[in-house]
Amino acid sequence: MKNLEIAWIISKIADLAELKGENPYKVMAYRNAAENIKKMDVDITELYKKNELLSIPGVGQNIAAKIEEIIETGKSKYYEELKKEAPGDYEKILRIPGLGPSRLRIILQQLPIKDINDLKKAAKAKKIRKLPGLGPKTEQTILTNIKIQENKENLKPLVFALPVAEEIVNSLNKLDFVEKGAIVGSIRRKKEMIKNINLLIQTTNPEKVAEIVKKMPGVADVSFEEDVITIDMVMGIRAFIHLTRNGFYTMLQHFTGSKAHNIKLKQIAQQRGFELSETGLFKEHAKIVVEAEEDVYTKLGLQYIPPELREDRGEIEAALEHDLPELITLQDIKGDLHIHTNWSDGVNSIEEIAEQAQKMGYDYIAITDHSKSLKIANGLTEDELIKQRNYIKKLNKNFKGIEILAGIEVDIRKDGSLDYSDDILKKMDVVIASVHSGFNQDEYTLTKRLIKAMENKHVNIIAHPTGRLLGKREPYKININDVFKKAIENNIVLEINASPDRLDLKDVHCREAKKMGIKMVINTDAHEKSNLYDMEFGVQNARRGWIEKKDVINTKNLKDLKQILSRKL
DNA sequence: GCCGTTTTCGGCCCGACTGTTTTCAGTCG
Repeated sequence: MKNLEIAWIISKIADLAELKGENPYKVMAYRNAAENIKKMDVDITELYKKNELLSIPGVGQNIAAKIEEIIETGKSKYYEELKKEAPGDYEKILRIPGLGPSRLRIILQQLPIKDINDLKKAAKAKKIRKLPGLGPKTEQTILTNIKIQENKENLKPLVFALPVAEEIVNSLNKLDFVEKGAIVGSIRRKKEMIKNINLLIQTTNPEKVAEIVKKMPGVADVSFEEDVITIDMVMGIRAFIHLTRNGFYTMLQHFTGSKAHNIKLKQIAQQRGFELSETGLFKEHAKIVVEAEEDVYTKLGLQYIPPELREDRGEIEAALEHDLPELITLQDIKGDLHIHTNWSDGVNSIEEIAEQAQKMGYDYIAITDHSKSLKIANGLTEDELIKQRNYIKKLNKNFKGIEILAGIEVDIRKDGSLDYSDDILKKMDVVIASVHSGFNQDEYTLTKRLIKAMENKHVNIIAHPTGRLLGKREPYKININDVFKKAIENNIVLEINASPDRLDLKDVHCREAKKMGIKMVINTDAHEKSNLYDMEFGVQNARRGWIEKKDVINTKNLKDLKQILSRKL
């Protein structure tokens, strides 16, 4: 049992306990424990063997006992009992915005609701509005949000699916009857939301692979047909393992997709007298030797197309012209300009963050805590901000090879004004402005609000410009084109927020912004030092948006970066 | 349910907004 799976069960217990109406602090305790387990870098089963489960922060006698049970039996009795009491698809029901645990409990107690469909029917029959504390507005919100959810099917964020996929493929790759294995499909293309995990395994013994898979941790159910193993994972995601005895690289190309990309590629192949299928590349019925995935493209006269671009968004046409972008890579990144510390709602001290950034080989970082009106995040008062700035100036003397910039993530208030005066802002090295309140203002108001903030001459960057949370919150309503125009006009940098929950700007927006000549920055918005590694997700997202090194300001050296941040218009 | 250790019990991020009420509970960030 791996940390992720244990954390997942603990967090499900939290959900179900909340639904049942347990003490909210108990719920919080389970959530907190799950979070801490998730981010541990030691294997939790090792801790268990050493009898050190209590050393995990947030884990006491009770939760430790649950973890023990999960490691020993793969299950938790408490979790199973809670599940029996809850409606079948409680997960979906819990995720409906506007419906928290308290109102949900009222609904479930008073109406015979077993799944989301029942809930929909009850809302449509105007039964919800009759319940105490609920009215027609809430009823309508429920219906609207169910509809939004239905459109998304069962998609999970990349960050959820990727580790599961990696775990399976890594363990299969260790077997001596497995020649090669790779992640394929939408995960390889780094799509932000994933439906299924797809893997490709070249093996001399498919039956034995299926046997091994059945015994893997975290596997709930397995079925095996000729050339594909279907796995239902405990964590509620399905994985397909495509099996082959040979022809790995054409298979790799084929199963990576996307479907639209492959259809067009086959057409190009045909036009050029080839035939391309997953079984191989042929010319006049003779099989062409393919020794790497690149060969599939180059033999057809195309430039190699990186997986992130394979969406039939013009990449094949560009590859025919040998005119693909030189996509940005993680190695191009020289620093991170959006980081929180324990001065506001972050976990680590400035020093701890700086040490981590040094380890990662960065040339610079910016500390950008929250501003005063964001009370929940312990936003900094003017005095605290200036104190922090002075502290950072001093601290820089202790850190060689890296410069710490004193920045701020200043709140854009509901009227578009900023949370600090210009006198304060002008003292900062980096000013990030962003929206954290009033998400349901109308499009006109929200757009105007952002634009007003962008007119402040001290603002460098707009963070997470659309405010979405993947699978949790829709982007707020803004006219993105107006925002783009203002960015050009006022020389404002737009953020590609690398947090795997956000990826904001999203891929297609990145590409539009690039076309308009807007400069971007890839930031992690880290709230603890391990989040600095999220940079990878931001780079992947940027690559899907055809972004190159030259489009991104935190690929610049410190001197050039400072020049950009000084905002000489 | 966890934590701390001047607390083994009493606190646990806190305020705005919304929709329900008719003075406030629930939800969200």
